[in-house]
Amino acid sequence: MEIHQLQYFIAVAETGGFGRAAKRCNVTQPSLSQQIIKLEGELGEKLFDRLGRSIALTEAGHVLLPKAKRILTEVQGIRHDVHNDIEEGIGHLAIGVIPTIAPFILPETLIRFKSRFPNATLSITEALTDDLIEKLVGAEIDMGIVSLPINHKLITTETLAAEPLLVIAPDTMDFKGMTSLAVSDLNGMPFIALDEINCLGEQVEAFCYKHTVSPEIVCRTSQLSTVKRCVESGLGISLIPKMCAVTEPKGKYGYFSIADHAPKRTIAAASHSGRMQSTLSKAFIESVRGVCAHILDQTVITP
Amino acid sequence: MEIHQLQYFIAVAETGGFGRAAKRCNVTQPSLSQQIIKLEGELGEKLFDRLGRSIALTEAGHVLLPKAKRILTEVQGIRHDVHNDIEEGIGHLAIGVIPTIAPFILPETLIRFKSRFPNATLSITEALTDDLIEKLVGAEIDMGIVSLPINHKLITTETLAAEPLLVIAPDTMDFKGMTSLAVSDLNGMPFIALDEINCLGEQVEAFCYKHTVSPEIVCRTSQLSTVKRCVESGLGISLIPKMCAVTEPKGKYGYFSIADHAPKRTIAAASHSGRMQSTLSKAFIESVRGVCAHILDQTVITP
DNA sequence: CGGAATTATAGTCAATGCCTATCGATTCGA
DNA sequence: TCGAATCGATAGGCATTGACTATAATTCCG
Repeated sequence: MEIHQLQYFIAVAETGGFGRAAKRCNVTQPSLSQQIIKLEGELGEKLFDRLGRSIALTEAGHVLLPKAKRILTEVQGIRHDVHNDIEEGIGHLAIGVIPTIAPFILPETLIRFKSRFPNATLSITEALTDDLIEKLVGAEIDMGIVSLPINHKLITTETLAAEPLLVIAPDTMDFKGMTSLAVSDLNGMPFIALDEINCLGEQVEAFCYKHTVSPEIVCRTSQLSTVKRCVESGLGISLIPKMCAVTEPKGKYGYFSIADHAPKRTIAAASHSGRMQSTLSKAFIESVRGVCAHILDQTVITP
Repeated sequence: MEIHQLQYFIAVAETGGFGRAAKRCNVTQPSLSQQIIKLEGELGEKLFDRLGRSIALTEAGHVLLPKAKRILTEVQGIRHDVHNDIEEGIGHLAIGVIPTIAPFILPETLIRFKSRFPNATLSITEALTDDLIEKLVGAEIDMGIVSLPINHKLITTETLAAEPLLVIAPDTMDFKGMTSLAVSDLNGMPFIALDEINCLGEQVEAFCYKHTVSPEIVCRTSQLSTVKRCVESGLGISLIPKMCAVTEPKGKYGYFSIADHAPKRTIAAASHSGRMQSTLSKAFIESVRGVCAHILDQTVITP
């Protein structure tokens, strides 16, 4: 059974004749006749009673007609639907975000995205960079919000923001009154380190190594919020991303930038290089970019 | 867009690979690849991201998949539906019945038919024989319940019952006590005639002519029920079909059969000889046959 | 009965779907 | 890191089939 056969059948039923139907379908009458005969053969039922001058639907024809029309309508609709649904943002998007970004940008990003694409569904995965890369490669998620660098031949990245890392120090320490520090000021300071399974942990480590400063690590935690609690209780200082400083209520600590070699991380969208970015993907990226810009525009440096 | 292309598309989406899909569809992988490429070209969108080992649906693919599945399901269902719907009596039947039969058999027939085919819809037309023939030829109705003979090259008939015509005479007349009459008894009797536009009117006329009896026509009416009223009021006698005698409450008149040359009419189903009889048609015919047999089995002759 | 209209049949042709063979790319294990 | 394996794309030949022209057969109408 082929689509054009159903088309011919409907034309015959509606025009009441093979010849007229053939004209409507832009084929010759014998071609159309053959296809109708073929369709009848396949269904095992005659579809029309060929009366002399006109034709009449048989019982089987009466059954087939509405079904055939329905199918044709749906087939006709597919071409448009494929484009329209995409334009109208109907679809699903699976996103992954690393833990040192997720809590700070997701709330605002989801609000923006949902208001722009109310018909889209989202699923969010929070996982470490390596996990996200694996899921990206396996097409389990469509996009990851990560921190550069990402080195994987199948992954392409698009930079979304450059984010400063700020020194966070308890009020009890004597940075008070300073607005910026030098890298060397970190030397020997008690330091709350983020676990190295987080890329941010690695990056801070690398930063210190590069600038040959050796803070004294007094604690390792796995979450940024824990880092903050530790700092707040006076255990030591740390380096945290600016978005973490901005989006949480201020406690008993101050933020300071490093003047001479400002540390930063680069936030990027990572995706499978072999996969097309969907409209929703691109829109989500722009949402994140906007949220990052908005958040990072704020100032939190202790006066 | 062709049905087999949608089939291939679904197979690829579900098996996660062109090769596996080809195996499932019993074609070679290149054939399937080409059809997918063709479908993508027609839709103007790629449907799959070809990653090295596996494939992933694109946005367009995600949109298409449920629609394609739906269409395939419907197409698959057509073959069965065409047969099942017929067997299950889903459909429509347009029936025509002549006025001298309709009121006596329709109520019971409709009850029987509807209980057997609750999902069928019926439309009933009551019209004179010539009208019915015209409608049959024009395929406006599927079947007519008429009285023979029917002479039209495009119409075939199937006899359903032979029905006696009975003499109906008012109680005030002196047939009382007789159970059967001779044809000659009609001679000169006051007679209520049915209008000749009804075939029954013609038939009665023909009967009288054939047996050279000449009742005196005192009245012409267009309906059998009027004939009865006239007889009841003592205007004269008449000849009416047995079913008319059976199915209405008895009044102030008696029924008598003619012994020597019993008049009768033949009830038949008429249909277009070029059209297949639908299951519903055949079933309706059997219903009528049963109802006729049941009605004509009763006895109404005045004792 | 003849002419117009309608469908079916016959024969040819071209399009197209399918096949085999092969290539190119990627993945995975040794 | 290199070969074997897997997978999709490409190329070319073949066969199916849908479409066309011409024509026959039938019906309908004047």
